[in-house]
Amino acid sequence: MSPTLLCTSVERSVTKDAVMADISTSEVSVKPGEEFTMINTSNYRKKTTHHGDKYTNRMKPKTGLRLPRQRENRRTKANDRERHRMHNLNSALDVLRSVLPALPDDAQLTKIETLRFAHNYIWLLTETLRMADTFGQIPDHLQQHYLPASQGCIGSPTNKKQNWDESNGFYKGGMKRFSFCILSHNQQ
DNA sequence: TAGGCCATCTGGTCCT
DNA sequence: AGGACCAGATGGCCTA
Repeated sequence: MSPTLLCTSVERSVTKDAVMADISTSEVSVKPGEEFTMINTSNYRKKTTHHGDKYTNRMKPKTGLRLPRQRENRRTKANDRERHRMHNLNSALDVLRSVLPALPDDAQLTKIETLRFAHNYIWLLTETLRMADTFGQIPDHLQQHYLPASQGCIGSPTNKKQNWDESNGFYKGGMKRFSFCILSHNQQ
């Protein structure tokens, strides 16, 4: 496990209340046909905000053939369940995003980025606890990787992509409101 | 305009 | 039998 320097936020916008709210809304149910409302819409990509009925009935059967009525009903119900399932999955991802270090208001981690970032963030917290346990405090050699808030804040949603290390799931550079660095371990 | 990301549909498989 | 889960296909939106 060889630490490498990464970046994320310590200036987290997640308050204790927000965390509790996330816990209380972790079970989000969306009924089939019901308009889906994202949790934390401020954190959600703008392009998804107009997903009202954008995709509704967009997909046509691959063949022009009409399915038998009973099969069609089964398919419709299965589609509703699948939609509902995916909405719940997205809700869970939103909850996860909300407890991760904050991003610029108009940016949002993709699904894969969210999972990788969460992985590294958990690793950082674990490592921090371990260090504190071992040394009684976070050692200097670790603290030196924590940038002051005034540094490394060059980012924008555009920069976010440029700074993102796809293979490891971390930020290589600073971003707005991103004010400290995460140590990442090699995942292989 | 190409590529990335996403929502949705669909059929297959597994489980209850 | 029906629901959950999964992966492939499809097409729309957005950005570089």
